[in-house]
Amino acid sequence: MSFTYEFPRPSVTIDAVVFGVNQELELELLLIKRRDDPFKDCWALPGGFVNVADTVPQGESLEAAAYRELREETGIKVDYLEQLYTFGEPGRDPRGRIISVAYFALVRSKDHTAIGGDDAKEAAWMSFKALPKLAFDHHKIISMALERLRSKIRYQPIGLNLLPEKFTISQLRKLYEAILGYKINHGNFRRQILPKNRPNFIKPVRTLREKSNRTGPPAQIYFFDKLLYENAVAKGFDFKLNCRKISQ
Amino acid sequence: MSFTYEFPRPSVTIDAVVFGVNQELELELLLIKRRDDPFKDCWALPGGFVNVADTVPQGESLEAAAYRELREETGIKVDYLEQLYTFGEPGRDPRGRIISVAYFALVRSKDHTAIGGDDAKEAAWMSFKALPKLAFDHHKIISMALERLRSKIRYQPIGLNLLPEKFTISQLRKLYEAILGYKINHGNFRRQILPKNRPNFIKPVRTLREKSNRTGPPAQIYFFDKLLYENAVAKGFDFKLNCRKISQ
DNA sequence: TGCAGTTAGACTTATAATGAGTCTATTAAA
DNA sequence: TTTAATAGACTCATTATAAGTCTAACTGCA
Repeated sequence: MSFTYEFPRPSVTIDAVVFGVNQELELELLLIKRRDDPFKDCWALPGGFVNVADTVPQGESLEAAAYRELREETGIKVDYLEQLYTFGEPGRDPRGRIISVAYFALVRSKDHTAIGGDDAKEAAWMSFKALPKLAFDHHKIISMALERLRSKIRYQPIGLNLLPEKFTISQLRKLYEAILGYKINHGNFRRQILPKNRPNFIKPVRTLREKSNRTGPPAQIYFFDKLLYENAVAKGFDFKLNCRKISQ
Repeated sequence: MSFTYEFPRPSVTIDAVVFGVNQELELELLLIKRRDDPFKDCWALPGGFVNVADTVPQGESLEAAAYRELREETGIKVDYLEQLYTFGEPGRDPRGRIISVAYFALVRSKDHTAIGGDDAKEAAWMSFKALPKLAFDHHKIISMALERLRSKIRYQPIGLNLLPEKFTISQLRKLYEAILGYKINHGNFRRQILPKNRPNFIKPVRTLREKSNRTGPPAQIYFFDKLLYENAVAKGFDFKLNCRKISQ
């Protein structure tokens, strides 16, 4: 079967930048090892071609393609993918003119086991601090995704979906530090995340304290009351977290 | 001539959302009237197909296509186009599966005369407050562009490129009000835009005051020292403007 | 000419937000 | 028992912000 057009057309692919947070609250990235050329055996972002057609229903949406490719190549299903940017420079793919729409997501890595499949010989969570060389322009895509992630955590409580259901403020802070890449003053962080003048959607678990396996007192355990947060947002509340790099 | 592929491919287009500011400091939008079906004679965003090829040099970049289409359909050349979002829902174009990468820009409308050409029967600056019905999903694209513009003017001094070279603080404020869609306390705006503790890249024109054709005292005239601003940015300065809606 | 209305620019005042710490109690490890 | 680490409650100084007042300078109108 073949498809003929009056004018040349590009292929359109998606790439998925899926950040993970492991149980040590370190940042990871979901990668696959390519089964085929080009860049055979090279690590790359999961992704692939968008299914399209010129007749109704015209194939799948870009977003649907992103979810599908992610599932096929890594076995992972995420709740939410956000469009990041579209990369379409001539020459970015040796196979021909390929335009790629990048999506990104953020999950707990332990909840999502990476299993290679389809065009992926392997799939794995890799430490963000020690990424291998990647195929195509994927390093560029990732650096743009990280930038976006860093700006997003300042005005959306996405960090809260990445911790275990019950967590301490120190854990939350460590997560922020891992994503932002710098240390935060712990008192100021606590003040911003647990303001005293308004109802807070980060609620203490009454009776529980941390099962302490480190120095220091046992910490209060909290949970994220998502419903309360969404109600507040509906009423015009907007989350903001302003913690800059510690100076010293 | 025809082009045959093993798998179906989408067409890729660009759309340009070009905001303009007129001499009354009102927001405008650059639109074209379509020469051909679908949506013949309907107003739409300027845009069109990206030229591609599978052999090197693989055609033009997405950005280049945006500049080219804008020039062909409206005669307008802009300095800077920023990628906004990629719209690829099946069904968004009756001609087939068409994926469109939207770009946006911001210019002084009087410096850019709109002249219809190519696929555009007409091209014109339209008041943003009274937009006509538009083709395809262009209303959706525009509302996303406006949202982006509103968030951008808070941390980038883009407003300053939109005024005449020499301007008063009131004019600058009126521009901000036009884009944000609400009134700003004039004293607070002045304090934020002309801070007293640091060198300022908005500099008074020593001898000049406004040639007053309205009530009130003649206002000091300023100019935007772009070089000084860029130096400050290079040294880590970041512009911020926090003026919320007046309460009263 | 004189008054009314408008506005730039300089202030003020109260409140809130932020950076950078201190201090204490509580724990694990040495 | 001592030492080092850390949660949590504070403090303090500084800066940022919202909202307004006051005055002088102008235009337009009577």
